[in-house]
Amino acid sequence: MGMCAPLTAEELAPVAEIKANRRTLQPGAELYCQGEVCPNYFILVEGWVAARATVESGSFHIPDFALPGAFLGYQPASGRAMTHSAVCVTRVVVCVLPRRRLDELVAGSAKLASRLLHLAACYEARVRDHFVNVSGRAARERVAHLMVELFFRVHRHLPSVRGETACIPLTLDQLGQALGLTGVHVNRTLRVLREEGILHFARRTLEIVDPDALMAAAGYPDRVAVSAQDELLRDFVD
Amino acid sequence: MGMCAPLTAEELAPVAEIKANRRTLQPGAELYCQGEVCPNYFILVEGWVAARATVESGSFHIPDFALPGAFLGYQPASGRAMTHSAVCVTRVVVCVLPRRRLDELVAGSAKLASRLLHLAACYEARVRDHFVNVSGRAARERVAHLMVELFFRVHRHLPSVRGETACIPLTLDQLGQALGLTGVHVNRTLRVLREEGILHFARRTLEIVDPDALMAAAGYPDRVAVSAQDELLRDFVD
DNA sequence: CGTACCTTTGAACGACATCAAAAGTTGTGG
DNA sequence: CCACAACTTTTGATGTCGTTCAAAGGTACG
Repeated sequence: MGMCAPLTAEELAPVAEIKANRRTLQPGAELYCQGEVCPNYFILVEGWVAARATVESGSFHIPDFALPGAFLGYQPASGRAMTHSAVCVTRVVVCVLPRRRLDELVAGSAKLASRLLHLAACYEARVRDHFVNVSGRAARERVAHLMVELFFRVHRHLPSVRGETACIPLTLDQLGQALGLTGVHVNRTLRVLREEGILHFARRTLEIVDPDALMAAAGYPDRVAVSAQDELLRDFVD
Repeated sequence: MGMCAPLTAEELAPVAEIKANRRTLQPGAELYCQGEVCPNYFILVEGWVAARATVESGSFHIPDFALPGAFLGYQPASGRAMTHSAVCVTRVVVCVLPRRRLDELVAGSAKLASRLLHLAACYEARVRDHFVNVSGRAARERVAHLMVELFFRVHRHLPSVRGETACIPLTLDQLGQALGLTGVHVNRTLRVLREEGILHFARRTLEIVDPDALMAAAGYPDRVAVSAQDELLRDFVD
């Protein structure tokens, strides 16, 4: 999956060796917790995880979601407190990798280090994209943009057919925390998009009603922008 | 500097070898341009650079600034269009590294790859911090938070003495684009902070008037939060 | 000394937040 | 299979923070 996909069996062997057992967690559980040191990395095998930061005022914020295949827990310096929590959105299965041992492997393997470097670059690009989305677009465009991204990450292609659906197991509050909006306002905005005949989001299922209008609303005004985005979004898949 | 600091002379030799000549640019010039492929990486030697994303509505957004020492231009896949521009804020001197050749070096050197991985993780943490700041704090706190970060990146320590100054060569519009505010509102907010006796920003110079109040306004409510932040901000230095 | 850019301030507007309450949904145990 | 509790969604009314538009002062640089 994700992190391991492009590695050969030979390169993977040492990683497989240090891998501790799998772990299953319930929705709301935390893989690691903001402010605490975490001795492990994780590879997400099943379910969705939210990176959640708590601001001193008490409000939450979600800079990114992780889908199966994602590598979780990398930090600039080991032994330092995590700057955000990793919260399970659904039931989750992860594969646990002791930090010290993986760090050692990475330090000794250009292949492994390059792979992680690529992943880190992808995650940074994704966070930047979210940031620009939240900071530069109005609510309607913002919601549409995130929906397109999540659809892509679920299906690995852009919405193009009327009636396609994607399971997006997030509450309105979680969407709001990712979008810099309140859950209430996300709801109102989704209603607008529904009344415009663009999409339908209910019971954690996104239904695409008018793919072209959705892409336009998401900030991909023409075919050129759409195909450029298709290429770029490939890096956003976990 | 930055990227090269922790590498030994031996590790640096091949990098020094592929390094093309230095380049000097004027304020407003672009190292690379959103939507275009860039065949080079850059190490910033002198001056400030802004990463600038243009949204389809035409507005700008600055997810991050780069100070001397920064490594610029890394992308998930080479040969792909850049997702943002790198715009010179001041007069700038960079050292140019041909992408292909550095990629080759990185693929063959665990040391070099690990170093870039660490840098990528630092930049991602910084972008996340900016994101949370913009998305989770009100204008006053937001402005204070950025001022503390920039002060730290200039001086490598937190503001602690009344009257300390830092040169921050940004216009109100540029600050606004980094903060998700208009330049006009940044101005009003800085006035509030000035009238509260917290800081004074004029002619691109930040003067700290009340360090404790500033740290509190920036979202570091107590000594514990402050010292934790001091540690964390070390990763934000270029 | 003039021109271009940046900062500062005011007035009016609008997008989104907040507060509150009702209706729907999901899961659990009897 | 129903009843209940906890959570989520939906909608309305009201408020506010930040934007927009506009114009007047500063500042820097050729």
